[in-house]
Amino acid sequence: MEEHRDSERPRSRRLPREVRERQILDAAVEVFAKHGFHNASMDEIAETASISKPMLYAYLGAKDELFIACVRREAAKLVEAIGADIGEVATPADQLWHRLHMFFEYVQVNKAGWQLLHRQGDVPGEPYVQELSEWRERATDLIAALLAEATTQSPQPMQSEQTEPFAAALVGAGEALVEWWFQHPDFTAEGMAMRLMNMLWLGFGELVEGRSWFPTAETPTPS
Amino acid sequence: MEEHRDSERPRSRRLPREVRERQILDAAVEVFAKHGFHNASMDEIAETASISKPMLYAYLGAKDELFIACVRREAAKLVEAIGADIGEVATPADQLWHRLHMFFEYVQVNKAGWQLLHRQGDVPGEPYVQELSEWRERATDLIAALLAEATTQSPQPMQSEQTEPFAAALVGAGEALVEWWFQHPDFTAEGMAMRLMNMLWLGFGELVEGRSWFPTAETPTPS
Amino acid sequence: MEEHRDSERPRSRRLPREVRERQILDAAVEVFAKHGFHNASMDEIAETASISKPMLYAYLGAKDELFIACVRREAAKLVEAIGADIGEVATPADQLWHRLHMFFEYVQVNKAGWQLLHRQGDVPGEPYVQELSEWRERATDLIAALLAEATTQSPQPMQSEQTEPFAAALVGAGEALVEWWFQHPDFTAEGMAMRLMNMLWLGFGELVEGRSWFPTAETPTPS
Amino acid sequence: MEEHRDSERPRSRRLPREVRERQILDAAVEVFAKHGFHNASMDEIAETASISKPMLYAYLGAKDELFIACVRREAAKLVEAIGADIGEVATPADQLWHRLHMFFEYVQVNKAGWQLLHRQGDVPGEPYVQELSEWRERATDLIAALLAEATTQSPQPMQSEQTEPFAAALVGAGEALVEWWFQHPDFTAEGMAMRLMNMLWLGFGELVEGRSWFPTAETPTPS
DNA sequence: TATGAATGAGCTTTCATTCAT
DNA sequence: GATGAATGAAAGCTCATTCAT
Repeated sequence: MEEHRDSERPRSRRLPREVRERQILDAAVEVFAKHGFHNASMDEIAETASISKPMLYAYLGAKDELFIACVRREAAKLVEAIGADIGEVATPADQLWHRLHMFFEYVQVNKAGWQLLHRQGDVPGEPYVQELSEWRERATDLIAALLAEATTQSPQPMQSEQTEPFAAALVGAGEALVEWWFQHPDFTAEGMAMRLMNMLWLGFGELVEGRSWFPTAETPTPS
Repeated sequence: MEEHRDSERPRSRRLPREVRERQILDAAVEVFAKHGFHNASMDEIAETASISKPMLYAYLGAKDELFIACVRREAAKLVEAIGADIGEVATPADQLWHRLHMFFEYVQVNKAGWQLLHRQGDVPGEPYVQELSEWRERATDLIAALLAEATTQSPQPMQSEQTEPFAAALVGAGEALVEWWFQHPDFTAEGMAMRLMNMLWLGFGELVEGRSWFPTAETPTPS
Repeated sequence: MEEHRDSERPRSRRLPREVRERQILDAAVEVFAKHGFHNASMDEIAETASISKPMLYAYLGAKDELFIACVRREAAKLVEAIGADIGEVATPADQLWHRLHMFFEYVQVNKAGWQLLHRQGDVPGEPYVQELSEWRERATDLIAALLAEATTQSPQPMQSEQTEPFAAALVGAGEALVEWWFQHPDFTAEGMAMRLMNMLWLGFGELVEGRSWFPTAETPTPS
Repeated sequence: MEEHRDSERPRSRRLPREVRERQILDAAVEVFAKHGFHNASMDEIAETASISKPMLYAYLGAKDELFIACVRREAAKLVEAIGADIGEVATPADQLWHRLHMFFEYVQVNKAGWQLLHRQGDVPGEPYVQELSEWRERATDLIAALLAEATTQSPQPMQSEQTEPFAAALVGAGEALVEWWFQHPDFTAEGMAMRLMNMLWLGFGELVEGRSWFPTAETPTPS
């Protein structure tokens, strides 16, 4: 309640290292997400974290490293969210559906983190590109594996050379769809996942015919 | 450092405004594409354009404006490429196929321009955000219209609220696929377009069954 | 006359590169000599040079490089001063005497430059140590060569292993004597050189006896 | 980083003040000698002393004061070493010889302390300048007195105005010779002292003739 | 007493931008 | 029209120093 008045902000001094670190990361994620890597200033991050700049540097290093730490944390969250163990699930399609659903739910809850991961420029030379491309890669692999599994029973099982670009495209589609979602926030995470699943599984050819895809079971809540 | 080469840099003075402007834009696109908006320096652009900085500013204004001019030009090229008149085409699917094909061909020929459009950070506050989102919007609209048209004959015609997110996702998928392409450059533009068309039209459900989509006619070359 | 009033200092803008560079070096030498490398601030140097900091960096690079440039220039002056061609001189002793004389005269005229070279801390790790040790080395070599020449006629000619430490010690003695001189400025350069030459050539054993060394000819003025 | 070793760093708490102070000074001398006043950080000193920074400040004050304390201690050691009572010695020359010998032995044993005294930048404005110049002054006085004594029997006894600069030069020569010694560590302290004594007492004029100076007695070990 | 945690203040460096010629 | 030369303004980073426990 008093935190808002700058003059008397107690700044809760003397926090244990771990707490401060999380506090700083939270602030950094927020600021980086809002302004992007380049326009974010260490000053603003320090201020947002209610900490002085020397502490900022002492805890998480220079701007590059701080940003990378943010990406790493948020990427871990994301990958964990979509890769969570969901137990026995009937079909690969259902697997995929669940994971898409979990993805959109993750985004809904972790908006800042998502923007951090999604909205940075992707230019070689940036110190963080490596780290940024890694989460996409991991997400892609995860999906590619699912797709591969889905075709094992098929007459013509797909090789990774086929599933990989498909997975990459799906990731791209998901990212784009999230952006669209942000501008049409009335939809639920489930609705968005359904949309994407339909495109993906049925294809437009079938959608045109009025068919739709439906899950065969309820989405389990990841423990 | 370069003082020695002064003699061989004619700098072709006194060019007509139009030529100079194109010269500058070419250089700017190249540099912006290579380093991204933030890491690109006006110095490097001026040098690449073989022009002095004051001229750079005189012709195309400040960094923001210059970047926007670049985006505008490249976006126009792109939209023109995928929106080109392709005459009478049998089906909406073929229409889409043609346009995808033209898209990948555009990217192949216009790599720098494409990277300029695709690789910038997408953070509110950046002066160019508006301009950047516009080309995506135009591409999306174009595709959404196609999709809508494809369903007019269907029992349940789609409204824009349905086609639009689909189109947005498709654009995202296309962008991601291009990135994948850059890392697997052995494929042809046609091959990539085919890939995307298959995902899009058949969906994974059918692909799994071993079915594929094929165009019903040759791709016309846009004049 | 008006230079003193900061407000209306014209700052003589638009100087050709060469002039500016000298202007900057002059200022830098002055400031570095006054405060030492570490306590000198780029701000003060810029201000002393009547130039903005960006120009300072554009012309002579970062602080390290600037300092090294100063050292290099002043060291060159010094070495040139004591190594100048002095034509045919009767004996090695006279040679040495002339050079000592020229050394003290150099210091007198180039006080700031001398302090720059002499007063910096000599700690490994400093970026400039290399450069600083070089001038001492060159001076030492020059003197060692002289000493060696002086003994060629002697029954036991000296090897560099003997002349070198002697020369090093002489350089150290000279430096220390200059410091003493600064605190007793009434003496002339010639007087100081005479002092040093006496110590060096006669040694204390003879001085005690009341003997003195005298040059056999006038000091020529180096062209 | 070091958190893991906490168990094995006893830090011997609750030491008597005197012991702690010596512990700190030892560390400080080491660090200051290695990096110089400016590049030495209080952090490193505290760490080297196995003490926390607040304690560091509590015991020996701010960086300036700490450095001065170091200089004072090491200067005292040095002056004591070269000024030690050596009983009845035949001649002033022998006196000097003994003291030079003791000086080089001191340096050999006290390398860090010596570097602390010798290698700092000598710029007015540094807080420690006063203290640094003092030891030189004391050493100079000590030597000047010796020289004066040596000439009391001479036909023309020297006044301090003559011996003082000579002594200053000798100190400078000694310092320079020590640096040379560090780069040629094969020589003994006695050998170095001999070298310097020869230069000093005989002078180059006589050395050229192949003469050398020798002590008339063994160096006594200062108690 | 002893310290982990904290900061004010300052430094170097680098842009985008514009005079003055 | 064209440019070498110039700068305001701000960013990242680090240090000596001190609370609060």
